[in-house]
Amino acid sequence: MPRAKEFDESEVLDQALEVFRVRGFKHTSFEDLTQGLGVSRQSIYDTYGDKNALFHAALRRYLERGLEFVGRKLDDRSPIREVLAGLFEGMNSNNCGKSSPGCLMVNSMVELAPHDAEVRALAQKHARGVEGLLASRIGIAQREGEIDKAKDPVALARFFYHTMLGLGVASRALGERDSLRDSVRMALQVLG
Amino acid sequence: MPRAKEFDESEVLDQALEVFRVRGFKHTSFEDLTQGLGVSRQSIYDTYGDKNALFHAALRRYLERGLEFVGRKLDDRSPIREVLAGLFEGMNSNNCGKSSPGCLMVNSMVELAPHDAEVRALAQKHARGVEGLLASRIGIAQREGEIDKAKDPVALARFFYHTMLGLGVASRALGERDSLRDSVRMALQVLG
DNA sequence: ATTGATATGGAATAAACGTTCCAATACAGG
DNA sequence: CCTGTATTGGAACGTTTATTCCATATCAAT
Repeated sequence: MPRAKEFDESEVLDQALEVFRVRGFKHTSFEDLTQGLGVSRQSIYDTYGDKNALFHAALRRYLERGLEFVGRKLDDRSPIREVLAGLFEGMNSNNCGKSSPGCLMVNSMVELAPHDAEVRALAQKHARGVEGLLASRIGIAQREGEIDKAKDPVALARFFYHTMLGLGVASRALGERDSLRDSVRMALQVLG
Repeated sequence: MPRAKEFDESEVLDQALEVFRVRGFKHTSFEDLTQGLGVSRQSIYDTYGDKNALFHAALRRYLERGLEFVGRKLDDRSPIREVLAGLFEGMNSNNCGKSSPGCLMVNSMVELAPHDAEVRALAQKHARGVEGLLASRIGIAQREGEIDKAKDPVALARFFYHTMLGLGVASRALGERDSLRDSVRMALQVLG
C-alpha cells in the first residue's frame, strides 16, 4: 500500500487559488507557490500538473464556488432588494479581504481571457451562470409582484452582472468599501 | 547639429499604448514592442527609458486622453440621459475595437495596481477625475430640473464610474456589444 | 523487511526576459 | 569634410522562469 498523502490536495488547491488571486497568474512564480502552499515543487507537479493546469483547476473551483454562493444567496425568498443587497454585500466582503485581492474571475478575465481559450470559456460559463441565476430569481420576484413585469429580467440580470464586474475591479485597485456599498444601493434602484 | 528624429515620439507612444492595451504589461515582451512599434530596442531605451517607464508614460497619456474625452462629452448640454448614453457608447466603441482590448486603465488596475504604486496613484486620479466630472455634470442637470435634486450626485457619479469599470471587463473578456448597450440603458434608469 | 507510493531538496536544463554594450550607418548642421 | 546626434542590428550579460532529473528519506501495508 502506498504512503498516504501528507497534505490535503483540496486544501492546498484553495491556497493556490488565493495566491493567484492576490498576485495574478503571470506575476506568480513557482517559488511563490511552493512558499505559499508549503509544498515542494515536485509534489505540485505530481499532484496538479504544471502551472497552467494548477491555475485552471483553481479557476474552475472558484467558478463552482461562486455559482454555488450566488445560488445559495438567491434561494432566500426574502424581498428581492434585500436578497440582492445581501448577495452584493457578500461579494464585496469576499473581494475586499486583507490586501483586497478582488475577484479571481474578474482578474483572470482581464489578464488572461484574450490569450487563454480555457479562461475565456470559463468566463463565458461564469457570465451565463450568474446571469441565469439572477434572471430566474428576478422572474420569481416579478411573478410575486415585487418588480414591474414590464422589465426584462435578462437585461436586468446582465446589468447586475456587469455591475459585479465593476465592483471587482474597484475593490482590487481602489478598495473603498463604503463607495462600493453606495454603488450597490444605486444599482438596486433599477428595479424601480 | 544633430540628426532629426526619424519617428514621431508621440505617435510611437500611442502605438506602445495600444500594444500594452491588447497584451497587458507582463505579457508584452520587448520584442513585441520593437515589432509593434517598428522601432529598434535601443531607440526605445534612448527615447523613453526602460519598459516600466514606457508603460507609465503610455498609461499617463491614456489617463489624460480619457479625462479629456469624458470632459468633452459632458460639455454637451443636451438632455443628460442622451449625454451619458453618448459617453458610454463612445467608451464601448473604444473598448470593443478589433480584438476588443478593453480599457487600458481597467486592465492596469487589475493587473498592476496591487504591485505598482504609480499605477495605483494613476488609478486613483482616474477615478477621482471621472467621478468629479460626472458629479458636476449631474449637478447641472439637477439644477436644470432634469434629475431629482434629492439624489446624491457624488454617489451617482461613483455608480456610473463603477459601471464603466464593469463594461471595460466585459468588453475585454466577453465582448458582446449588444449586451453592453443593454446594461447602459439599465444603468441610466437610476437617474429616475 | 521489503515494497511501492509519497515527499523533499538540490542540481540541471533550456528558454525567455530585460537590459547593456558595441560597431556600423545615416544624416543635418557648422 | 567634420562633428555630433540618431538609429539600427547583433552580440553579450545576467537574471528569472518553468520544468525535469535525481538521489534521498518517509511511511503504510503486506
